[in-house]
Amino acid sequence: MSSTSGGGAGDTARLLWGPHQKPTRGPKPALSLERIARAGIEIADAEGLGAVSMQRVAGLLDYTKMSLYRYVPGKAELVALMVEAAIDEPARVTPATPATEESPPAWRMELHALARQLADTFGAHPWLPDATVGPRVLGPKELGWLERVVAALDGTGLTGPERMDSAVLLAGHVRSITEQARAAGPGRQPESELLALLGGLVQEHADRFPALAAAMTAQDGHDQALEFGLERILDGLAALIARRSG
Amino acid sequence: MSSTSGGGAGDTARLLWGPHQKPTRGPKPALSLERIARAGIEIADAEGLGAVSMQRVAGLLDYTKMSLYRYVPGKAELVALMVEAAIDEPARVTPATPATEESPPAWRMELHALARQLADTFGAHPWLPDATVGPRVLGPKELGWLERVVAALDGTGLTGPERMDSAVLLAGHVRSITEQARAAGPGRQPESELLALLGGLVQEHADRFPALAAAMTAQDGHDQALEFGLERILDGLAALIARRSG
DNA sequence: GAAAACTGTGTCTGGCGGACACCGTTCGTT
DNA sequence: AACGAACGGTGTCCGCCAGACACAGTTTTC
Repeated sequence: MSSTSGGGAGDTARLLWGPHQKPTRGPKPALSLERIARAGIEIADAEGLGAVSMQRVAGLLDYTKMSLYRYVPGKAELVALMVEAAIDEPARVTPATPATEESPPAWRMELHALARQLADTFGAHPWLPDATVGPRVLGPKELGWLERVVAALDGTGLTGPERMDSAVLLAGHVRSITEQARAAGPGRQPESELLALLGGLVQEHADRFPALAAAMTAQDGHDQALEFGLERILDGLAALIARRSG
Repeated sequence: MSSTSGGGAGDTARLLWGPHQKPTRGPKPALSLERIARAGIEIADAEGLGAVSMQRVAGLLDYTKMSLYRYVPGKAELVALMVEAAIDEPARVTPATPATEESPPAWRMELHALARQLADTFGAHPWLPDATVGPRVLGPKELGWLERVVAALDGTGLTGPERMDSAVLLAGHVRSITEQARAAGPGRQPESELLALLGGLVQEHADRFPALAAAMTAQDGHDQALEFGLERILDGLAALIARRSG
């Protein structure tokens, strides 16, 4: 949305998906995509994505700004690398749990675990929501998460597009919730203060928002938005699956 | 995430919620918050949020950049005003439709309509997802949408927090979907190209993403992600409501 | 009339992403 | 062994950005 030059989607894809063939001539590169991405993540974790600039990243590595451009076409690609590096490879969860009559079906447990895992990742890197706005090229690890969700829905009777949509639904919810619940950033008020401010506004204009005012009085730090939405989504999927198979 | 000064959440709240008491002395202001916000929206609609700068907005109004600071403490507040101005006041939908045995219950029809309306708004202003990242102060119109959702869930047996969580779940889904589906921006490849690129990557690494590869072959432009997720969420809510009342 | 309050402007600073020319290093080739 | 091409790192430059600050002009109130 900003740069007129730099790299397009193709460049980003090449960077994220390798194969990184190394030239033989010339001096050995002192840096690496891995180190650069890690430096960026370190800054973003500490001060938010807004604090990540070529200068800062280069400075953290004790190099000059322009040297980074030997590795990365532009800032957008650097952020893409950071995102990919910040997402841990999803570990296999509950490989073969026999579904008794009491425990939920396997697909549900798997999806639940995958959603929690994604939420953990987003929680560990609060800038991830900022960095993943808009349509963009997904990296191998991001696609790996998607793969596991789609695979978990194998044998449920859902069509291919439906499984994809389910994954998107799940990821969107996790993203949306962790984005709202992220801790206070640098120079930001903590979330509680914001919440109090909003609550005050609602009470002040209770005539315009009667339902909201009523709903917020009963609020005592439930903090269950992630689980609530997750269970609703899984219930909805279960309903569809039941309709399909029966 | 960027500015060290400017206005905090309190300033933003004051700007969004009035009361805008006007001083009597001095020259009449030539501009207004309304005009400034509209100018910003015009630029953002045409070229994306990244093209919105104080210079551009002021230039569009034939004023200098610094004059805007007489009205707005900083850019963050300007964006907040843009968001608030871009969200149309939700019109009352289906005020009293008697729920027959065939048509869904009133709350479901209302939530469905509210979600569609939100999706329309996001579709009309593709930069809204960018502008609404992170915890922030909601404006009256945003809160109005929330109010309608919570009000629609009156009498369903859901608790206050649960109704709030439902609204957040709904809004998050709409946001997530329209963000991915937004049309090509300036200098961006159209979405289809991105999709083709991703599809190519998946096929190329089909060994690592077997389920994805299988799911994507059956893909024939379904474009139903919004409706799919919406129905799943509503089904999930229906299940919870049924459990509560029965 | 005079002072106070307010609006709009010009100038300046620090930081940003990025283009480009340049240097020294290193290796494949002859 | 020598050379030239390829390559990594750097310094300098540009345009743009958000914002601070002092100042001039205008309007109201006392």
